[in-house]
Amino acid sequence: MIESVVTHNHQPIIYTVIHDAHEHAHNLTDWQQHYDQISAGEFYGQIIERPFEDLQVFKEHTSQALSQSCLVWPDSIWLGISPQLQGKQNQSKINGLSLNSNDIMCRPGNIEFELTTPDAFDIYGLVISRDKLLNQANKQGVELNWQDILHNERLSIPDNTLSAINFLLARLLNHNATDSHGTPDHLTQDLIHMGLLEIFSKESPNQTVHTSYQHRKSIVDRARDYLHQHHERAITLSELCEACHTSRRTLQNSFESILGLSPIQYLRYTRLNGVRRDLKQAKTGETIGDIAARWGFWHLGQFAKDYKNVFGELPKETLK
Amino acid sequence: MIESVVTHNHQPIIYTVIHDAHEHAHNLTDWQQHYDQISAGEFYGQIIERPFEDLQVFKEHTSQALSQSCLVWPDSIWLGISPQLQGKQNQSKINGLSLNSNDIMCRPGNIEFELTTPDAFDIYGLVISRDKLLNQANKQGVELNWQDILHNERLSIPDNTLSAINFLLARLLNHNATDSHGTPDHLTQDLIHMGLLEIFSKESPNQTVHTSYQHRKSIVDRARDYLHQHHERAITLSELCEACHTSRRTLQNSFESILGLSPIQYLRYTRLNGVRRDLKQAKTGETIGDIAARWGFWHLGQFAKDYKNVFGELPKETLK
DNA sequence: CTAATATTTGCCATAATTTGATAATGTGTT
DNA sequence: AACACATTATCAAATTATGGCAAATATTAG
Repeated sequence: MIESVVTHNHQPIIYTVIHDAHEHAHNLTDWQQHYDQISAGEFYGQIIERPFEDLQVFKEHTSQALSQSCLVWPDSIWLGISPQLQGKQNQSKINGLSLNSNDIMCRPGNIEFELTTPDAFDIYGLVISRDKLLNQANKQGVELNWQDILHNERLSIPDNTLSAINFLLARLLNHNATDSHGTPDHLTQDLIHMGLLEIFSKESPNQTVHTSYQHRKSIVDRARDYLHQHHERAITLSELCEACHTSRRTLQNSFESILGLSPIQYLRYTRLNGVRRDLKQAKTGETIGDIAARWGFWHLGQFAKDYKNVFGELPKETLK
Repeated sequence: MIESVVTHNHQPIIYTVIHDAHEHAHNLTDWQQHYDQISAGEFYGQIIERPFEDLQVFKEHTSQALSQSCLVWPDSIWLGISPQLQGKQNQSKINGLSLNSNDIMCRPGNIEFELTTPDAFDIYGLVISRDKLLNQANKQGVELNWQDILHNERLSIPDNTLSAINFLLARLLNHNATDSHGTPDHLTQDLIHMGLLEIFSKESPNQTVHTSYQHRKSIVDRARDYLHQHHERAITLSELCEACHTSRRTLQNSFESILGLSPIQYLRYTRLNGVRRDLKQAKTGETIGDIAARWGFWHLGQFAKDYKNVFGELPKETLK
């Protein structure tokens, strides 16, 4: 991991690079995050972050598909803007809802939400305190629609607004774009505030929800609860169906539409990630076999093979 | 209200008759109940109850359809046996699940459950402490299937077992059946214990659950929450649909299959029952108009007409 | 109380979803 | 590497949800 803090005459830029999804999840200042890697290949993650007063701006790159659980600090609003949704639409989901190419994501602080992101994913993030945002809105005479913001995770933004915002953020956060670093902080902040207000005044909530969403979401939630409670045991699909009072086929449809994975894939990835977490902080004396068994892996040969396939290294290498 | 306690040389028999569903709900010793009357006509209710040590046996008659919310004391098991389900099957529901003619109802203590009962309904009730039941089962070498008992509200019982139990209970609880009153208590209790064990050894859970049940139940639950939170305001059907993220027709189907009432019927009955409750315990100075308005009734003429139609008396008569 | 208006319900055709059987594929085990 | 077993894909049939419309019912105004 390389971590460099470039200090100019103003706020620092924090730059982190990391090769593990779990560690990467902790590198965003003041966020509580939990990442599970759900595609095969060595992970590479990078964050460029600029903290201001009451305002956080960052760019995040993640090389592998992830299932993220995120929580921002209270009394704030987060916006997530992915510059390359066009190509990868329908692969990113927030709370199980697919994004259209012109959608940005929006969630208030202190409420957990889930993100499913594909491999080779880039996203800009903006977090601002609610009070600050309200102040700015008042000052500029912009009316904010809190109902939209609080109840819709996806906001559709017109093309030109979106590209303007993307340009602004790119200028601010590209590591090589030194030109922006000469700008005084207060001017940069003003620019961002204007951008935010522009977004909120042009936004219209994306309410395209399939009728099946509610039902499928509730099935997946129940299934995940159940799997979580029994993570040390081998759960069969039929058992899970009974626990969720549903049929195999519906369980599968639900998982695929909400998480983009089949139930068993989800189960396997969750467990492999669990093992990896435990391996990273294993006490001396704990064996790989112990830890693997805690997560329901009984056949170490097969396990090691799968583990290496996903994380690019063998369990014993993780254990150091 | 007539209440007579007939004392013999052993346990008393408690006999209550009442003309109001809400009061009736409180007359079962040690139960927490909340009844809403959901059919039109003057209410008449009757309970015959025999309390024993660790065991309660009763018969209940209710003249009007009811939506009941029930809670038995902790560490107990309740059985509900309706002798006339044959004719009225599909009209009685427990937690929104319809009963077949050979089903009895079963719920553990300390867990709230809901009953929908038709007009002119009779039911026998048996409550026994868990420990007592386990003791008896051990003593008789009967194995109890706790999973069935805890997770299934409906147990199917063979015809002959059912009639035997019905006969036993009728003998015990028919007001005129004086012959049983000569039997010493401990013998009666033994008979009941044997009956219970017979039931639990012959029982097979009724797991006929329509696939739509889960979904519809959750819609109805959400809808009721919403209605409960806004009981003082007039809620329109479309508003409720939005709140529940569902369509008009689906909301209606859900209510009809879970509660046996349309959403608006449910709403009206709930409110009329609410007013009646408040009227019964109104402070001096409160007017009918005040109380009615609290429950969303703005047109007193219409309200009085509906109220009389359901409860058989005008609001002012209830107010005393 | 009655008439005018609005809401709700029942019914229907259509669309969407769920289901279960079977075939194909993948996984764990020896 | 090969077997047995479990999972996933495919498809047609069954179930369920939806929305329009007309009839029934309820609300409001006079």
